Amino acid sequence: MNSLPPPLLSANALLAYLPAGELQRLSTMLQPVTLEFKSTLYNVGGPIDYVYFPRSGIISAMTAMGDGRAIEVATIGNEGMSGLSALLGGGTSPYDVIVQIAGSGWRMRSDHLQQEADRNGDFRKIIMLYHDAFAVQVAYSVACNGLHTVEMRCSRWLLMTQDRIGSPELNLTHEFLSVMLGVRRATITDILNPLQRGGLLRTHRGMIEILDRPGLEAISCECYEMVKQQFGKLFPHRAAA
Amino acid sequence: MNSLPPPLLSANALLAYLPAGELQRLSTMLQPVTLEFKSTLYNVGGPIDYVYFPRSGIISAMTAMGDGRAIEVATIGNEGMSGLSALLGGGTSPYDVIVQIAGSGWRMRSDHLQQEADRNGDFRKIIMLYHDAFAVQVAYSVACNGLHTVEMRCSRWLLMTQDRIGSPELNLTHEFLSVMLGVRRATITDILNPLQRGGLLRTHRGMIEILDRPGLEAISCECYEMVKQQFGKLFPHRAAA
DNA sequence: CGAGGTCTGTCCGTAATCGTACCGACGAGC
DNA sequence: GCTCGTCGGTACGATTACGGACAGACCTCG
Repeated sequence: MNSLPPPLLSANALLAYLPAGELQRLSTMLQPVTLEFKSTLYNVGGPIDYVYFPRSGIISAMTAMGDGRAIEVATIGNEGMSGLSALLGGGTSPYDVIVQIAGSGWRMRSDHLQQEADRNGDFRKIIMLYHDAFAVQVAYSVACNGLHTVEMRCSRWLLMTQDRIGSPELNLTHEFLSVMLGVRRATITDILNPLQRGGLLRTHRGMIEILDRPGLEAISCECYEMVKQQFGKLFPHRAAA
Repeated sequence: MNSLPPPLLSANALLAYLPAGELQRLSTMLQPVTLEFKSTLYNVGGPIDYVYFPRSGIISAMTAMGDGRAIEVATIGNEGMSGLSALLGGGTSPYDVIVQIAGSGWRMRSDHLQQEADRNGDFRKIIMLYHDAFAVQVAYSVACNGLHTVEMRCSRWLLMTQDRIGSPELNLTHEFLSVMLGVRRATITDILNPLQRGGLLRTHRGMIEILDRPGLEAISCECYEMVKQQFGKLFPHRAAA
């Protein structure tokens, strides 16, 4: 009754995938953390001291331009982890990585991650599989930004976010969404209002509630479904384990 | 006089970075290949049997959408390699990878790559560093597609390509460029003509000659310079080695 | 030399998005 | 209950890029 934390580790999909023994060993290296809104986990080119396995909330990889504009490159929720480059790269982050929706999770020192991965067990394997799914996600971000309308991208972002948050109520402002999508704040308003009139959403000050997921899916581009499928493939025999 | 191939391996920047001894050992596993225009190296989700180290020519990672449209995610020339996921991922490609400009290079079986990387020498290290530079490149593709005009992106693409090709004459059609950038063919014409009138370019049927690099750099976005710098950082002490 | 395919230039109307700006609405805190 | 900072709705012209279509230029090959 007192040892609740270890079982809860399964709230992160990557950790949940691990066999009990491996998870048990890892649990001593996983330190619970709260993910505070707007806190920076890594800067571009900066070191990755810890990797993060979210339980709730959302972490975004962002790329910032010289003129102050920025745009989201990828989203990380409880389906994944941040800081892949600590293991698979040179140990510095290729992105700015920021908490976009507050939550909690676990962190692990990068050197411990290395150690564990060097055992060449399931942990390394799952991280490498996640790497590919992450790469696919980023690839679709490229394509989506290049080929799709803001309305499609916005719908996709809301759906993705709801998947990770759980709740249909997303606490975020138009301003915030506009930064994620790299567009004007007013464009978000222009896009959300028709959706709201159509009954797909309800919005309040600082809040967007998703009412009709299938409707949003119809508006969003295939990128949503493709990326989702990709993460689904990560755990083919999870039920069997 | 007969053993020219091994020294020439240095025509690929990653291989060139390796100490002579390591390169010597690798050379037996590196098989010269020609990169034929439009040949497919990997399909999305497909296996990575070989990784490729180009000497000349250009390989593109592409993402294709269901409606037949596609867009370039990243470019690989003699500064890098294709097939990172063979080592750092699950062994399947997150992208379609296609030869966009014919050339030549070397390929290596993925299992040999694994073997060599498992020695934990410079080879693994340089590949992991390249991984981060590649990730940065992709991140800028996301940002560039989301935030910049086609004119900027087109200029950037031409500069990047010239860097990898060497020659100022690029053999490519408007149609081809339009696919890379994910825009209409006519948009390319609309963009190239003013540049040509401004003396930055000269174009022929199927050919674009770059006349004024600084001029193009001024038009292109910061993404060009940022990604270039990133690759420059890969080899900080190359001269010293 | 001629034919057919490919490549490029151009045009028109339209849709998407931007830049900028202003104002009202909301809500937390005094 | 008022104030002030934040947030959202709206408007306008300007710009970018699209979709679709057509014709001329160029090349290759027979």
